[in-house]
Amino acid sequence: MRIGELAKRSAIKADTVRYYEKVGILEPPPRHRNGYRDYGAEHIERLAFVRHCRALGMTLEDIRRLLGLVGHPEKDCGAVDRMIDEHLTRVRTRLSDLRKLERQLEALRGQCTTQRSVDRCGILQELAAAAQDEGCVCHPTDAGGKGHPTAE
Amino acid sequence: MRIGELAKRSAIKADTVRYYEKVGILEPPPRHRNGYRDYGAEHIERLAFVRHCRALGMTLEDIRRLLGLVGHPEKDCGAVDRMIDEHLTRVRTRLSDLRKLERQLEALRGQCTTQRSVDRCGILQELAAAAQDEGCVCHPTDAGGKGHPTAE
DNA sequence: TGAAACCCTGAAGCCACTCCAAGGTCAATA
DNA sequence: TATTGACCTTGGAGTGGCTTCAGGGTTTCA
Repeated sequence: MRIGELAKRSAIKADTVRYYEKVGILEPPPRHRNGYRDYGAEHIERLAFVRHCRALGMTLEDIRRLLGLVGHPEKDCGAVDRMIDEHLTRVRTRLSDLRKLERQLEALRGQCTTQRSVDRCGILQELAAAAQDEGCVCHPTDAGGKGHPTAE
Repeated sequence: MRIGELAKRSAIKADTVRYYEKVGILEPPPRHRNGYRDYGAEHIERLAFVRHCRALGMTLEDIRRLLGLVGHPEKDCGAVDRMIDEHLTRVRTRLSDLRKLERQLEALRGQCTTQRSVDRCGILQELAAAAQDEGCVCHPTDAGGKGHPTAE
């Protein structure tokens, strides 16, 4: 099967498939005489695995390690467990950061409910207040946060 | 004040300050005779504003727009409200995605509680099952999700 | 005088793609 | 047969928000 077909069946874009090959996530397939890549069922399986792990938010590095383990069935799976645990921890940290963020944005949004001119906009005033007052509603003390959370 | 001092006072790295200048977030300051940047209090204020907005998860593009509005106090602040609203929506979407993810990872983690060999690891089995079964615990139907969520 | 600490610029690296240009290949149609 | 259009190839650039680096200049202190 050619790359377009594979892309359709695996729901992964052809560009991304080529990218996965380049970075060592997917084995290079054999080629047709004309140079076109020729994929088989095993590539669909592998891509499903990768897609699945990506959907779980794992990095390609995580996935590379998992794929390495899959190739060595005699090893013990402690590393897999640890990876999932670490990942879960990251997800939970991110969740709590985002929840904080949501509350701060709600508070900020509450500052301005009616249409006003910019110089009397509660939101902008609140945002500008950060310049004078580091302890404002949207900018709690840095203690406890290792950096600036970002939304995406 | 030179860039190092500004960095200390604003809690934004010198590299990042130069980057902000390059991408038009921070006005280029005057220079000393030796070429060193010479910042004043207004730059600290501006950076506090930026830092604050970044902490709220806004993109630099959002911040550029906000800064543009700050310069035109006579305009109405509807655009500000909308920006915050949109941002809040994004944060909430991300939160719900992450909560789903957390549950899926917990389910996955539950598949393997004792040390086993890789070929009997419940987690890897579950992950590999995705190849056969798109409806598995960690890989719900695509309906409702616009793409692959990622953890960070 | 010399070392350390600071500053400058431009470019490359990070992640996980995504898109593009410029060209090759192939099947179907006029 | 010529051409259209869909597909494929490669390498390279772009995304965001920085961070790091190389290779140099300047200042400050001992």
